Amino acid sequence: MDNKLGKSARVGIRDVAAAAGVSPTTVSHALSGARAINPETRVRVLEVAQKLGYSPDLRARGLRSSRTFTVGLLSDTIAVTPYAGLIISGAQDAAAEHESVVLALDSTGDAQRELLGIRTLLDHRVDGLVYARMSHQSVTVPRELDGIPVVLANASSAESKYSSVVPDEQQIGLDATGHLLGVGHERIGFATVTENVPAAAGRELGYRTAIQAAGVPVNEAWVSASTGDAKGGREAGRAILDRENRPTAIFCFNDEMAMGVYQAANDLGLSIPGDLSVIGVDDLQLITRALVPNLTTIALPHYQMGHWAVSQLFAQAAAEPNAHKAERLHCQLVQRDSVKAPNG
Amino acid sequence: MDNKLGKSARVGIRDVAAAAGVSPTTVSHALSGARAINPETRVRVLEVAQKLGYSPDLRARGLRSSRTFTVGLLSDTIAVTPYAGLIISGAQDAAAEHESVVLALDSTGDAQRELLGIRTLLDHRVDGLVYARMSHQSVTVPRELDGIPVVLANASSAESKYSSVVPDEQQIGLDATGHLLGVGHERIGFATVTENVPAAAGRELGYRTAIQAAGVPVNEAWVSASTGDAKGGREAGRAILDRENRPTAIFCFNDEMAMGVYQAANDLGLSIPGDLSVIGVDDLQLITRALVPNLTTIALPHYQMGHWAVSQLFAQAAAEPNAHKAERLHCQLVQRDSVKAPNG
DNA sequence: GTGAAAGCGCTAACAG
DNA sequence: CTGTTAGCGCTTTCAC
Repeated sequence: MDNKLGKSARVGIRDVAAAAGVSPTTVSHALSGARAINPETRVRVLEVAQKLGYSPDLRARGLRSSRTFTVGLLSDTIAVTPYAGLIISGAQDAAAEHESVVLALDSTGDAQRELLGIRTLLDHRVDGLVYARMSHQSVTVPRELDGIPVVLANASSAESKYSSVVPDEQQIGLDATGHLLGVGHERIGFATVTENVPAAAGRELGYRTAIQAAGVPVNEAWVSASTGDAKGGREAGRAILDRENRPTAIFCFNDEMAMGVYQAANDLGLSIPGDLSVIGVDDLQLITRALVPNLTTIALPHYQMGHWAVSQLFAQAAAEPNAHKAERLHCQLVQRDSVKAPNG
Repeated sequence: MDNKLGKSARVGIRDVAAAAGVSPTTVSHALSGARAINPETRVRVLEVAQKLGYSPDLRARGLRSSRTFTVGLLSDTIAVTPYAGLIISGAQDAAAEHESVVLALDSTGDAQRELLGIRTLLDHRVDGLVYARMSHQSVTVPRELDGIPVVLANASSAESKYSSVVPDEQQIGLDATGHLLGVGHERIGFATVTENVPAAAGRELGYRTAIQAAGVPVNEAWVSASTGDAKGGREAGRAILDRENRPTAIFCFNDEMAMGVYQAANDLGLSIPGDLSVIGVDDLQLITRALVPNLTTIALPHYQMGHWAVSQLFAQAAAEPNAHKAERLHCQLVQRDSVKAPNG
């Protein structure tokens, strides 16, 4: 009524108070539920607020109650893969459950930029921060972050004071290999990466454990390492397949390498899954659904890690801040068409 | 010195003032440069601030000066493709140039969630908002956004009051086809999508224009539409290639379809680029560098669109707010190995 | 050139 | 159950 369109002064808590005939304090509490209010007044206040189009100013609220309803998310390379989006997506959803938002920043792997990002996030007084990596690795958290709650996502740290969430790498190796074993394969290769990262070590351990548990010895000629892309998959695939006594199935470190293995198999005239079963890791839709046959894979829980990390941030704020946890998330097998029982 | 480790009270502008022997006002102006200050005091204040580890509270600053140093970025489906990351990345960098950050939220294409996101962003009093789409489309901006500056990224609107930035779709078609023509192809196919989106219309127009300009008539049997994924590419590719009089090159709507065309060619025993040249659009590294041969493509300027959009937001704030622009960004050809001169 | 006072919009502390 | 007062940390009047 009294507000002009457009540039009119924003309606604040005192406008609502005046219109409802109560004090600003009452409005505040009616809105937040922080203290008991006469149900009738409460309803009236809410109606008035609604009618006036009141929307709270989160900065002002936070300035007083020393919260910003904002959590930071600092990652390397946001840009290249869909992973980043999923971690952020999970983080956003979890933040929303606590009426917060996430301020995502990426360092592009540059220490300089990372420091700048930290400063920015700190200046914005984020309530907590998720320190994330796009591929599972071990990190050391910058000291500048000491003042605020930090949770690690897709990363682990030697320092035990941080909660962290990572994929259960060993379980991936176990389940992938187990799935292959389960449909009848006994000669199973492993195309992995040369880098010494937790993901590679964990998956390989799972692979070896599963095979040995099945009473089949590991043939070292069937394990080959290269780069973690299609080219590497091609190389590793060729190294594994281009011999007399070749495996009937290959567990690949990731979907990109699996794509390379498809190409190597194609070059050798091997058909999938007829002559060779293939299983990947990641569940990159761009690849898994594009390959013919569609790739069976194990999905990495990026969304869940993002979600878990900020949930944990809030949980820690609520409980004792020292209750840090190291979570290993289960990874789901996604069956498609690249695995079947071996021939003959 | 006087600060305990950890939970100590944050050092504020008044602490700096006390330590430097000046008033808070002077500190404020020394830091912001908003008014002339004795150079010596200025230096002293800055040094003290540095020593004490002062960092400004952006909320408080914004509360007073009614800015938040925050811009919103509202998109559909942040999650599935690497595009989102690139748009956000560009937006972040542009925001950083104005000492701001971006609050990215995705609606998952759900109107309900979008409204919620808008409300959230508004409650956080973002200084402006980028309304983005992950694939180029025409949108109508929600009325709830009326109060604040809005710029469209990878989207256009019938309403002319919004600035917008999109890829130059026609130029893509022109350049892709022109490149093929340039190396000697005369029989050029087009694998496109069935959806009626600006991207499809623009690229097709560019394709037809280029071909006609070269004096070659378009053969309608060489234009085939399907879904915009590998499967669709396979279908369109087969439709175009499985005939006597087939083209020697195919321009694909995107890299995923190009991947499908590779598969169709492979099925028909056609080699790339020997028997068939292929060109895509998007420059999805996951695909372009994985395919053998590596895919020549036209890169979509997602990073640049994100950057342009928030730059424009700030530019509009500075100049007259009505200075809206509709920008069409040039898209760069990325030559790899899937195009060569036709045989014979 | 500098400072004192006021206040951004809200909630916490202290009344009643 | 409700209101008054103070103040979050800063920048902006207004004064000198």
